[in-house]
Amino acid sequence: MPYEDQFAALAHPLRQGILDALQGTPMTVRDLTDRFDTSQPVMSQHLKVLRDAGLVGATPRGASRLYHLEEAQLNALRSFLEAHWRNTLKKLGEDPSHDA
Amino acid sequence: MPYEDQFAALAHPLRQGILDALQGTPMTVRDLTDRFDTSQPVMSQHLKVLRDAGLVGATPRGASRLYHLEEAQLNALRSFLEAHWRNTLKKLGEDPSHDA
DNA sequence: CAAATCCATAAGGTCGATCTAATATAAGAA
DNA sequence: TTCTTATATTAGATCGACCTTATGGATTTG
Repeated sequence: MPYEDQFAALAHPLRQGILDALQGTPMTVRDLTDRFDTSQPVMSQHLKVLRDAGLVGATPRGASRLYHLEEAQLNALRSFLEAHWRNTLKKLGEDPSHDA
Repeated sequence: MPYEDQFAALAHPLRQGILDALQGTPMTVRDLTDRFDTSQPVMSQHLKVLRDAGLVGATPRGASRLYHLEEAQLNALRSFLEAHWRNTLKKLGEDPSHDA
């Protein structure tokens, strides 16, 4: 089933928050750990989930790693949902052009 | 965090399949059980998850219950993702008007 | 080099999701 | 009413997600 890992990755409030925090602003693990007031191992574990889902990437910067969003994957997931639910609403006799 | 239950509901292949199967075609628990070759209790349990997330609804029809998609909730979730990621991609300097 | 910093990962425990098997409830059918 | 069908729900077991603690590897600094 498509995008199962991506949905699972989104199904956790901290991981949603991480994705929000990375909008337009790559951050290190320490930055994120401080911002969300959690432990460093927990942050690394959640970042691994997001990495395995392809939603974020990391770039070494000195002794740190700069985490950033993976636009391609996020956009692919968005497109999938868009097409999927547009089709759904069409079959239900709705007009998907007006947002609810 | 918004839509956490909805994302969790989508993070299971059977539940994704149920939503697909209900597109334009309300079905009974037995219909769905036969189609996905699973047990009836498992199907009812997953339908409960989808009901609690507001993604499906049920209408009594004789001794059965006809399950159907909840367009409003699906559309609300789609709109949330659309707005959220449109903002994300904008901050990343992308043009979200072209689908990937 | 040694020490400190940054991050990943492993081990251990807890809790919740999921499945199976059994039972309860409700609605037709005879 | 009695029997069958359809669905929900419970109890029990298993498995995986998640958190804490501790440790390992890599990089920078002194």
